[in-house]
Amino acid sequence: MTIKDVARVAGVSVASVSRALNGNDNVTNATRQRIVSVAAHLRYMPNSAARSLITRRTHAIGVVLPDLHGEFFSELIRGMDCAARARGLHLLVSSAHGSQRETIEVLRALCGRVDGLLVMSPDTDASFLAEHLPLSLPTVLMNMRSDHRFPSLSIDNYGGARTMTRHLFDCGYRRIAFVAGPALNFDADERLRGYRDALTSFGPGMPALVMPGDFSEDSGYRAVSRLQTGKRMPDAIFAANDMMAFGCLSALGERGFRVPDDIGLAGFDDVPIARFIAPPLTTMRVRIADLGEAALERLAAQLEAPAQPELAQAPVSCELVVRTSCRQRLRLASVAAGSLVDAK
Amino acid sequence: MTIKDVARVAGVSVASVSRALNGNDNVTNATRQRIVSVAAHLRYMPNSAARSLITRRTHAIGVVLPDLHGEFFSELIRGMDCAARARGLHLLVSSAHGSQRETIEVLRALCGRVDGLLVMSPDTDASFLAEHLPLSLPTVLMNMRSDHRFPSLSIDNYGGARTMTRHLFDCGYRRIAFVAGPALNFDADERLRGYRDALTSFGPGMPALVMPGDFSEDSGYRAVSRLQTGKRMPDAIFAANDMMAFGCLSALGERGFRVPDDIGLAGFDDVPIARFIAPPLTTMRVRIADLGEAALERLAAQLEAPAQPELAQAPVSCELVVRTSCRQRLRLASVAAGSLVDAK
DNA sequence: TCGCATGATGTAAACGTTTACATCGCCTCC
DNA sequence: GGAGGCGATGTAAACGTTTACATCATGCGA
Repeated sequence: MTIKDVARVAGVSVASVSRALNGNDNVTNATRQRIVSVAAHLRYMPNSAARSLITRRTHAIGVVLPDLHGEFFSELIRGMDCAARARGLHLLVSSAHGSQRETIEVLRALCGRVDGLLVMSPDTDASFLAEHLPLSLPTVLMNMRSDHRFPSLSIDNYGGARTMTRHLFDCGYRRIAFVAGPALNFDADERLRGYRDALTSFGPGMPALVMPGDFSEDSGYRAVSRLQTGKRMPDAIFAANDMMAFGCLSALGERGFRVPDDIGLAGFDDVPIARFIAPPLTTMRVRIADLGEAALERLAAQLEAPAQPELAQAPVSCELVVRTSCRQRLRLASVAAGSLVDAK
Repeated sequence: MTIKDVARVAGVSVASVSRALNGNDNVTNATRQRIVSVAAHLRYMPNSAARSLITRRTHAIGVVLPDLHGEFFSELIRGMDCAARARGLHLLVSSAHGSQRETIEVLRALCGRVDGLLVMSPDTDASFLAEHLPLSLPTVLMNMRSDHRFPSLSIDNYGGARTMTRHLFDCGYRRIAFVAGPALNFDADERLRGYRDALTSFGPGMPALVMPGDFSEDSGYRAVSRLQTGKRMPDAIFAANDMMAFGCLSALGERGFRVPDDIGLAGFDDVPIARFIAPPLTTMRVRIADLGEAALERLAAQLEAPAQPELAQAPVSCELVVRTSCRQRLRLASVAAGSLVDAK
């Protein structure tokens, strides 16, 4: 079962077996074939611990994610898995349920067994990672505040929110409310920033109506209540994610507002449900699998060539998905503003 | 960075460091404290490859799943991850995109680096696994045809389908069609078997109307077309999964059938969308996270005590989720037939 | 006071690879 | 024909742990 057994049966030294099986060095073709066939016959599998010990490579990538719910993470892991397999890497997946203590624990446990780390923890600052990680361990951050220590990849939350706000503007809405995500959450912050900037750029004088929210359906519901207590309702609501948009929709329905006739509604993420609700939700589609793939590729590149060129990577772009929860856009000339995908 | 450095700085031998840090043997309290503090100060992390090499334990579990899509796999991994962390185990996740060649490749790659394997590959027979796996590697199957070689855990597809069919019967439906899943798929087979058996048990004389399908939305749509060419439409359709039920719903709507007034509709899985469609879908909720957790615990038990008591485990039960895509049940006495969950 | 048990600590072998270096035989070129 | 080089193969060290065994000090009973 070990390399020695193969060597003995094949009548060669362990070094030759190692060379033959790794295809690295020069071994006579005859010898190689004999060794390969003996190994196959014996069902020999190299012990990866021994190999890692000497080569200092595990060919494993640690993946640290926040709580694993919904389709989002399937997609992320799928993207990573594809890219990983293509490079002969393996994924060591762990979730950190929010708490910092647990995150540290996960990080420590992963530390010794992986060649690199892919970390997503949108509620956490990156600097605290640096303290609990050997700096020698290549790490790529996903959807986290960029940091001078680690390369970072993100969804283009900013650009997406900007595009969506522009789209609402182009549809003729002039009083666009924004339901924000949780404070200190990177994705949420970026989306809010995109909304604000778009307002400044495209609709000078338009008021910024920002309602607090926390990405939950319920908080979307409450945002509408709060909006209604104001003196004047907006003519469109842009929720920082789809779940909150669903909450808004319920609340609007209960209060007798028709979407999109009385008020426009848009979300962010394009969760699968978005196209099934009535009316189907206009939203930003996020290519999660692409993010996972890109992050893994960035990490793999760093593993092969430890030079660290640019820390901030180009964000993974979103696509505007126009459905019927907003009015038709008025001026078709503005289609060029964002990439457009037909609603299925 | 190695145990030797710790030993040198602490002024003891490597053996003492090992003992102190593992808490195993007897070390003076003073010595232990000195070692622990030195290790912390040096940020020492034991090299897990070296440790695995000698202890012959990797503390990693290989997880082989079919193509990773949708919420299903997030849930499965979540369940496993929780159970794994509780036991100090790690998850090495790989997907096998259907093809057997690829599955073998994944299996071989995982082989040397894990203590055990969790395999889900509902389209494959288990016997082919046995050929490509060292039989010494503890393996637990999920949702696969049980096999005398490996323990196996499943969703209670059979019981769930039986309960659903019974429910439809209790609602007064007497001509219940079943849209089947892909041939040779274990889940699909079991659901079909449950449907058939329920018909025999509860509604003797009721015709079994089985339409082919493949778990895709589209195949559900086609099933309705095909049903309509028959001489008489059923009064209820039970689709073997929710996606096909959605397809049925579209087709029925286009053809002017009202659900549930003209025809009842039920699905299986309770995917998140199920409660958002109109009308909300009556379906069987499947506790995927529980399946993952149970499978991991079964495997962990086997790792700790290599004796293999029972191969077939109790299936993970489903819950009937009654929404409005079926008529109200006629006889309330039959509520006891299955566990009931209120539709949210 | 000596022998012995006991408990803390050190020593070194073992785990299964990879790989630098040594060796050996063969071919070629002078 | 011999020297030198080269290519195939073998030898052994190294990777960083764990752990069986040896050693050593200490305290206790005779």
